[in-house]
Amino acid sequence: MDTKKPTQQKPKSERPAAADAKSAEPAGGTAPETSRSLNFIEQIIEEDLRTGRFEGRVHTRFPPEPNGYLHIGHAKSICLNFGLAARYGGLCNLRFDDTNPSKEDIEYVESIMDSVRWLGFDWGDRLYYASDFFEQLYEWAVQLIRAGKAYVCDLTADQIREHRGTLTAPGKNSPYRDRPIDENLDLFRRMRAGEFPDGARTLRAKVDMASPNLNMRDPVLYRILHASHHRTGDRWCIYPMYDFTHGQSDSIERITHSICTLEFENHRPLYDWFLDELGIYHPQQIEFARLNLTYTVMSKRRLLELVEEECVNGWDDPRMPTLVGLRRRGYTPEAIRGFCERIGVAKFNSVIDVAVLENSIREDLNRRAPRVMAVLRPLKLVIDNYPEGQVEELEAVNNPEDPAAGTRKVPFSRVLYIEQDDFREAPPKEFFRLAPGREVRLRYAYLVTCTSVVKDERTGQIVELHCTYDPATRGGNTPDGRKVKGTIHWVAAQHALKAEVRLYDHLFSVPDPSDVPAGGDYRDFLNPKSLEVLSDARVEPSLAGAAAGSRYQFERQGYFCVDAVDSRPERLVFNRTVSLRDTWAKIEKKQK
RNA sequence: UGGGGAAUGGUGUAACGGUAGCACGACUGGCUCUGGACCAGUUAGUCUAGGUUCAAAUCCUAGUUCCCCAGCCA
Repeated sequence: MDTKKPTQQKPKSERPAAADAKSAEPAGGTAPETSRSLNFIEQIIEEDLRTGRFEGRVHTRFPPEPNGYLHIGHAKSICLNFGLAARYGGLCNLRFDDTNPSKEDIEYVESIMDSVRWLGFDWGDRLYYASDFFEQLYEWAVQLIRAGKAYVCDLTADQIREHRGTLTAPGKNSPYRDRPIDENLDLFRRMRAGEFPDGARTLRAKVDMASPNLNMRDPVLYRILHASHHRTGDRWCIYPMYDFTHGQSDSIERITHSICTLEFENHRPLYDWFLDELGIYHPQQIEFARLNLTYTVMSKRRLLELVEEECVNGWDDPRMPTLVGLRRRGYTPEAIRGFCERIGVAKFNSVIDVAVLENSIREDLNRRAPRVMAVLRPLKLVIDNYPEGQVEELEAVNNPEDPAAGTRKVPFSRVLYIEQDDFREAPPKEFFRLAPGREVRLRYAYLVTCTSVVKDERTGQIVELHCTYDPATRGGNTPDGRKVKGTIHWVAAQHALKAEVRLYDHLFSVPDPSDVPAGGDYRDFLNPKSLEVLSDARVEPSLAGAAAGSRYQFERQGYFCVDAVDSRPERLVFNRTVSLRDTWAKIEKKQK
């Protein structure tokens, strides 16, 4: 792989895995106390439990191919499979479906395991690789040959396609279809022995070239591929197809409910055919609709393209829907699990509004993120009647949602920075922040009134504000009961830390980037403003030494986390995970 | 025009013959030292047409629309 690797990060704020899979797990592991209604998969499982099918076991698995990084769509599958196992006191395996050495890489298996663990799930000692089953699969292929149910075919790929027929027309039998069993056995052995070049022959199942289900038209079982495999090295030069591997792997692992996405529905009859012809244990496959999200793309192919073409900065770019990307962005495993719970599961192809994801992380972080003050676009404010050189330590609440989080001291002095957006020389209707002659509250500090505005003579840009403060309002209180509409955040110029802040927005500027007009490309919809870097931000001094990955609410702005890759003690870098709901922005938009 | 699936407010998802509910969004209002959070409320839905039934999102029939399948990918 020549793609950029995401940095392995281990923010210590992360809980150890599985600890809180509790949300989905009734300790006993028997029937769940169910207040919530059942999704269609749970209904099937409960029916199986009732009828004693599978001896009352529930055993699922998450079976990724290690050919890319996991994304939020995989999270849906992971939460489903591990969640079901937890809910019904069963087990869930992790299995790599690694049957195509040309696309797979150890880099991917490592990141996949890391992401599953990060999400909070534990496969115990049940880590499997389809490649561990290669020998058994080979024997099963031989068994089919002996039973006259498989044959070695010398047709080229093109010829096989021609023989396959079309959606409406039946296929034609391969001229090699009736090759004697002994000859098949010999040829297949020699395929394995490496006597033939790539593509020279295949092993095919003998099913039915006239089947309306194209998967049943003598599908290829084995292809010759002189490629070295990330796990089996050069031991094999023939590799089983996914279709000949997946169902039998589930069978070997004694999976009860084999949950996969909708496009495999057409393959189920083939898997059933293999299992029945081989006479081996038969799991139940259940298909569900994969996740789609607005304003992003979700296919591994496209994500790989974005990385390789450097449309983003690697798999863990905070704009990516990958788990490593979301993690670096500041998303918590809890929020992602909550999201997966909330979107449900069905067989209907749907698109979830990304606002649901954003709501999930806000909900989680609102509960737990400490609040701090940070000024993203600083505007100098001088309090003319405040004693020069004086510094006061004012008390600020760490988290109004969590009294146990306590309070901290924030330094205040004569020269401050406030947000440029919090001042308007000509305030529009309903703007109740600072403006000439107006009074606002500086959060946890004092009420100030704007007395004058200093502008750059050449550009006319506002460079400084002058105010007077009311000493009686220390702490932000109004002893006279006076009401102030606006409260704004600030940092003391002398004490503030300089920081870089990265504001992220949707990667694409349209809800469905896959919906491209003829001749267009989804990349045409990349949002040019998906990343805005603010290099002159100021944050309150309590943030000195903030740990990589730690998350905060910058009051009135959003949730931010310390970037795990680029942040340094002497120069903090923050990623905006998600903004706060911005009612004022909505009002302002409406006014236009 | 073969086969396999699926259709419930703007978006998701429940209801399993008996009051169409929940979440997100949108919109009101309340509260607030975050225009955050929170609280209260409003909006808005059973693909169509027939049929069965006291009663249909649910059962039956016929349509319509959408998705998947012609890799030696998974």
